[in-house]
Formats: sequence, C-alpha cells, structure tokens
Amino acid sequence: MSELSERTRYEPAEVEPRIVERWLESGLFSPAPEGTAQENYSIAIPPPNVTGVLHMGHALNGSIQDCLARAHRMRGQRTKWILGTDHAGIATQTQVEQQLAEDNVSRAQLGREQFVERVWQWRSQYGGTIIEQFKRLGASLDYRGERFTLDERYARAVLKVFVALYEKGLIYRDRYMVNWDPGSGSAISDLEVVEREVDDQLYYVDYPLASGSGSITVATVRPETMLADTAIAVHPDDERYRRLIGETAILPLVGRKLRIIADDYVKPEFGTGALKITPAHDPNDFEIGRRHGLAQPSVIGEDGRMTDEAPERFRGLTVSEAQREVVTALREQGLIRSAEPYRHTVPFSDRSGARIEPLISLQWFMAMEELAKPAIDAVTSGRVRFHPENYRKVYLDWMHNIRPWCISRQLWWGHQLPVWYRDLETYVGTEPPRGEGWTRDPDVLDTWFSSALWPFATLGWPQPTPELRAFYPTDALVTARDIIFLWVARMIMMGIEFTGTEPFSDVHITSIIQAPDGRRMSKSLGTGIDPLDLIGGGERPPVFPERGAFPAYGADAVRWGLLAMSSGQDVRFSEDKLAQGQQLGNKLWNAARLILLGAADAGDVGGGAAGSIRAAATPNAVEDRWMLSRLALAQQRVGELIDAFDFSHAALALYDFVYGELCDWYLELVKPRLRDGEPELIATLLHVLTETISIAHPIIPFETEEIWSLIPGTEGLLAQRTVPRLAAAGADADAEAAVERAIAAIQALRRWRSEAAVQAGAVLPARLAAPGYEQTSEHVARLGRLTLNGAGPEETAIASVPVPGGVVEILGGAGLDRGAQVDKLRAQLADVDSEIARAGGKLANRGFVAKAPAHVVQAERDKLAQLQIERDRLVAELAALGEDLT
RNA sequence: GGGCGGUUAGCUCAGCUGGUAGAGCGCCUCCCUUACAAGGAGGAAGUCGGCGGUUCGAGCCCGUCACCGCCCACCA
Repeated sequence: MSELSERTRYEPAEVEPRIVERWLESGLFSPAPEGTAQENYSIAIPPPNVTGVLHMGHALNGSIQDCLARAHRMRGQRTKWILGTDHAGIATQTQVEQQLAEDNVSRAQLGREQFVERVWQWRSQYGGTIIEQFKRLGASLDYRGERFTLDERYARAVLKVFVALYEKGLIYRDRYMVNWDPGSGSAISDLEVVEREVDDQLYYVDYPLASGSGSITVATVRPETMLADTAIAVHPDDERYRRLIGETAILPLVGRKLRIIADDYVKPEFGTGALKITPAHDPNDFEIGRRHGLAQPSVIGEDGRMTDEAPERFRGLTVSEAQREVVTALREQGLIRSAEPYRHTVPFSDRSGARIEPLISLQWFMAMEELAKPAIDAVTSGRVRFHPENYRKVYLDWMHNIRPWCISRQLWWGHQLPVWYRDLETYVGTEPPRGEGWTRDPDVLDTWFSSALWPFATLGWPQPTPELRAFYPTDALVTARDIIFLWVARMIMMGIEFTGTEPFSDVHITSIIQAPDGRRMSKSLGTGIDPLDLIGGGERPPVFPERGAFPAYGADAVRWGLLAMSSGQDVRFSEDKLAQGQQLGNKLWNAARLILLGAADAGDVGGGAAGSIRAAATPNAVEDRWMLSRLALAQQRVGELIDAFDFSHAALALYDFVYGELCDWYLELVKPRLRDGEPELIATLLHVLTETISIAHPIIPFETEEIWSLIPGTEGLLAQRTVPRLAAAGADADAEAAVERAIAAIQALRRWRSEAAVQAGAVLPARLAAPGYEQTSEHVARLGRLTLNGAGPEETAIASVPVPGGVVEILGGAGLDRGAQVDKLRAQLADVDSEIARAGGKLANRGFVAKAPAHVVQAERDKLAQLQIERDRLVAELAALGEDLT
C-alpha cells in the first residue's frame, strides 16, 4: 500500500492499458450463447466502415453503448455488444483505387477478380484500426465475435434475402430514372444525394414554331440537355400559350419536332412559363414524359459524355464541354434571347462529391411500401421507441412517403447480385444456375442492403443458431440521426420481414457534437477533433489553437465529458466538460485513497477490520446512516437515468454524488472517526466505496476497475460484478433530515465567517440555540470552527448566525469586524424585507388565495411567518450592535 | 416550399406534470487545514430572443415576429 500513498493523482495513462488487458483476457465480453434474448441484453454496434478511424461520433456513440452494456451486465444480465465492420462499398473501393493510382494502375487493368483480392488485402492490413481504437475507449465489445458484412456466412444471408424478396416480387429490374454518380461510375440511391447551392446561368432559348409564325422561348440551366428534348410543356390555364397547345416547335440544332403539351406541373410564373421536356435527363421531365407517352432519347451516357444520339458536332464531349458548345451553336443562330446568373440547388453525390447526372438506366429496385407497413406499425404501436421521441415523427413521415430503392451499384467491391442472364432469360438464386451460357450480373448491392440485416445476420441467421436465440432481438440501437433512413428504418423493415420481429426495441439518437465554434466537425474543414488525441494528449487541430497539445485526459474523462455533453440537442464540443470528468476522476481516486489508506492503518492497528466490506452495514452514527441513504438514492437515480437514455444527467448525477455528498460532506464528517480507526466506520466506508465505484463503472470503467482491485477482499473484475440493489432510496428519513440540517448550519456559519471577515483559522466560542442538532452538534462545531461550550445565558452574544431551527450565538472572538457585521445584517434585512413584500403581496392578492391550491397558499403563509421571525431577529441583532433602525 | 429543433449567467449547457432561475468553466475574496492546490471555503453575476395572450401566478402553455441550425421536397 505504500505505493498507493504516493499516487496522489489518478494517472489514466498508467492505469488504462493494464485494465484493458485484464478485461480482454477475461473473456467477459464474449458471453456464451445461452438463455433467451428476453433475459439477456444485447446491442449491435453500428458497424463502422472498414476504412474508418474513430471520430467524435464513434466516441460518443461508443461511450453510450458501453455505458448501457456495462450497466446491464452489472445487473447480472448476460450481455453481448455485437462488433463488426461494414465493407462500405464505394468508400472502400475508392480508397483502394486511390492507392492503386499511386502505382499508376487502374482498376480496369487489374480486372475484377484481382481488384477484389487487392481490397481484401487492404482490409487485412488496415481494417482493424478502428477496432483497436474502440478498445482504447474501454468499449466492452465482443471482440472475439467480430463480424464483417462481406464474411461468407454474412454473404449467404444477404443473397438469401435478395432471392426471397425477388421471388416475392419486391425486387425487380427496371429502366428508370436514377441518380447517376459520375464520380463513382454508379447509380446511387436518393438518400445518398445531397443538395448544394450552385451558381449557374439561366438561358432563355427560342424554339421556332413549326408553323413559321414566331417562336416559343424556354428557360433552362442545362442547355446541353436540349439535344434530348421531346416536347415543350406549358400550364393548361396559361392564357399566353393556350392557343399553342397541340402545335409543334422545332428543336434547334437537332431539327426534331416537339409537341407543345399542357401539364399542371409547369409553373406559369417561372421563367417564361414554357418548359422544355427532356425525359431522359431530368426526373420531373421523366415523369411528365411518362404521362404523355414521350420518347426518351438519351444524349448523355454513363461515362458522362455525349452519346451517339446527340448530333455529330457534340458526340463524345463531356457534359460541360457540350454545354459550352451548345450555347455557342445557339448563339451562332441567334436563338439565345438572354442569359442571367442563376443560383439554385443541385444534386451532388454524397459519396464522391460529383454532380449527379440524372439518367435513365437499367437497374435493380426494391419496392418498399409493403415492407414499410409493419415497420410503421412497429413504431406507432410502441414496440420500437425512439429517444428522443421527436424522431418518431421524422421516421414515420419518411416511411409514409417511402419510394422505391435503387439497390444495384456498378462497383466491384460488395455483394454481387445473385442474378444470371442467358439471352432473354433471367435466373435469380443463391446457387449459380445449371447449364451453359449464363452470365452473372456484374453489379453489387448497395452497402446499406447488407447493413439492413446487421442485427440478425451477425448472429448467424438464417441458421437457427444459439446466438440468435440468445441475443436476438437486440435491445437498444444507438446511432446518429443521419442514418435513420439509410439504416435504422431499413433494419426495422428487414428485421420484421425475415425474423418476424423488430430487431431492437429502443432507438437512441445521439446528439451530434459540433466543433467548439459551432461548425461541423470535419476533416476537410480542419475542425475535427480526434478523440484519441483527447485520451492520450495529442495535438489540437490548428483551427482551435489555444495552447499546444491537449492534456492526456484519459478514456474515463473523455467518456464522462462526452456523456455530459450529450443531450437531445446538437452541442458544441466543450473541453471544459472533459476537464470536469478528469476532476471527478481525481476526486474519486483520492476519496478511495483516503478510505483505503485509512482502512489499512486500522487494519495494522486494530487487526483486520478492513476485510469485512460485506458486513451488513447497519451503522449507528447518523452520518453513516445518511450516507447509506444517499448512496441508495444515487444508485437508483443513475440507473434510472441510464435506462431513460439520459446520459448527461446520469453523468452529472454521479458527479454530484461523488462531490456533493461523498467527498464534501461524508468523508469530512467522518475524518475524526477514521483517524481513530473505528472498525464499524471502516466497514461502512469500504461498503460505500465499493458501491460508489459500482454505480460509476458504466460511465468511468477504467478507474473504477483499478480501485476495485485495491479494495481488500475483492476478487475478479468489477466489470463482472453483479451489483446488489441497495435498500430503498431515502429510507432513512431521520438521518437525512438531521444531516441536511447540520450541513445547512455549517454552510451558514461559513458564509457568515467569510462575510464577517473572521480569521480563517479562528475557532470561536459559541452556543447552538436550535433543536435538531442532537446527533450532529460536534460536526457543526468542528466544520464551523466553533467551540460549543456550556456557557451560561449571562454571556452576551456578539453575533448570531441563523441556522435551520434557530441560531448559533457567537460568544466572542477576536478580529470580528463590527462594521462588516452591520453591513451584512442590513443587507440581510433588505433582502428579508423585499421577500416579505413579495410574499405579502401575493397573499393580499385575492385571486391567489382563492384559486391557487391550498398547499401552495399555506406554504406561502408559512414562509411569510418565518420571514417575520427572521426580520425581528435581524432588527434585534442590529439593535444589539447599537444600530437604530427607526 | 414543408417539417423539426434552438435562442436562459462572460462561455458551454441543465431546468420534471406552470408556484420567487441552476451546474461546470471563467471572474472576485480567503485558505499551501495531515485524500486531492488538476485542491478547499465563500462570493458576485441572468428584464430566461422581441411583442401579445391565457392564468391568482409563465423560462415553462397559446399566438406572432426575429435571428441560428438541421431534415425532407420534382420548380426549369
């Protein structure tokens, strides 16, 4: 123990690596697949991308999930936090392609098979990074059961789902308008498209009428697409154009005849009120084209260049080259009436950043309405609950307007479609077709298709594995709101469809932690803060200079800080919160030292009282009883807050307990007894320490585990301790009242001393003239620095300090500043007078007396009475000091 | 264009079913008291975004306006 006496500060860097090792060796995080999902507890981690490194979102997310997992584990539940990574189609493929590019090798040169092989190599080299980082955070994940969305078993599940949905008619192939991402060379889904503001030119182009009598002018930001125009649309009620409906215009540069059609979609007030229709290159025009049975010539290819359907002059040009060329050609013919700068929002690929090219393309789609229905019901019925609740509406709104999902991707890295073609035949099956001449569809599935199966595919579905029985459905899902649609909604739909049950019951949507200046944390902006730098003391991002490197806060402080920051809202990152967590850690550490070193001393002296932490603690001392009552309350509160997914309040409740009750009061109250080595006290202290670290462990696991190992008589890991439920909180009302009264008195005395400029160390003679201090007067005397002697009533008080139930009369003491006392008393009097005025005014209000609940009125009356007594006392005291108030 | 959330102490944020505003940091004063100076004790500091309404009583409920942020959406 001599070592402990020197460890005056908690040193995470020294402690954490040792503790991680012990946890991992124990196998505690990899429970045997026994029991039922009902009695067990499980969470499936949102699988990070294999390409990923731990960012602030992961750190918060991980802290929350770990808090849940550890809390439930310590309640004795078999707990599994399912771990794995996502193959992340586009992201990973791009990463490896970039690596290849450095060697001047293209994906095409390698060929599919070799390229995929390269990606697997890449994965085995770099794919484990984020897993190691989660260990650093203390995450109690099932590292032995790590999964990957492209594992063989997982892949079988994916193909089975595809085939089943195909056979059900929900997955189908169609030529349809898709979001073509020229960056990745693939179609992407609506959810992967982001709108961005762009400055374009709005061109007004004259289309001559076939009749030869003038022209009709259309407005467009994409003149190059006019080469694929097949009509001009106007609003049916637009007087300007009514007579032209049914007529024909001539498409400049091409010469095609364009029907002038009427469609409600057209907004007469925009542009010229006449809209060129390009069914193959604009989603709206595509719909209009379908309504009017228009042809869909396509002039932009999937390679982003003009196709052979464009006039020869433009073929092979890129889209932007074609735009310049079309404008030039139109100007040559004098058909551009005007052009104006135009700012509008345009779709971009969230994956590659490229501007989306809407194209008609042959792709695989999934119809969603039928799957959405039970998923809507799951939430409206409350079988799946969102926290915070308002995300329920967000989810339901989206589900009610759900649209088909484009699930095929023109990539190589991913689950290749289990689809084969031969001439006009299509074969879909988990096994390749028999016979000759079949070609497999080269496309792979959207990554989110496989992620949607995560909670059950990780557990061995479709096999009826023991894992599935023991841990599915999972309990909580913890994620950020940006993937509610991409992932959460789809998991619910797929879970219900394939397992018959919702994959989890509670969805906790975490806050998003913004940079300290309120911007997004982002690598490209340089606003990202690496959680590992916070844990280990790395460099601050250059955009937030302050003073060099972060202090090494350690994982516990980072966890506590992140939890304390997180609310239902987005919050700015606040380093102060980490510092607060660090302080808590240090405080708890020193509290533990005080207790453990005290127990050791007592053990040396008194002979082994230290060993008996489990001795049923039914102490006599009032402060002990108070502490046990507060301890039980803390256990209950923190537990309830965690259950309510209110982690910030859970973190703060822990802080308040450790600081405000355990350290500030209890330990101070018992110090004299500790010095005496009182065995009953030692037992109580060890009990309190043990239960305190048990309450704290889900939030700050490392330090509490370390302390556990230092408590005499403990064995194994705190992480695997099943914590007994403490007696009902607040049960000891008498002790609570007595100690609370004493605390209030001590605080009043300290305030008085400070304000009356009493020398800090001076012990003043005094008389405690108030009831309710029978068990605590010694404490009040010591912590209020008084000598409470049996002085007779003849001694005149030189000051009296109001305390609950009465006053403490100060009977002497050098250095009392009369002027300061008078000032203070007068200030108090002023306060009391204003409060009397307020309370009196309230009670004089007939409406209040008549309409407010009786107990509220009575409380006000009591308060007023108290205030009057207080006022009389102040006046008397001032008079005693020679102050005349009249 | 719809929807959601925010606006509370210098900063970052709490404030439960309406009953005289809280925390951490920062600031001021005093203490190197034998767990902790990355500490302790005490203190100052807010017309709760503006306006209107309901109510005996509003940070909290209703309306409205102003900013800020996010999500959804097919205006060339």
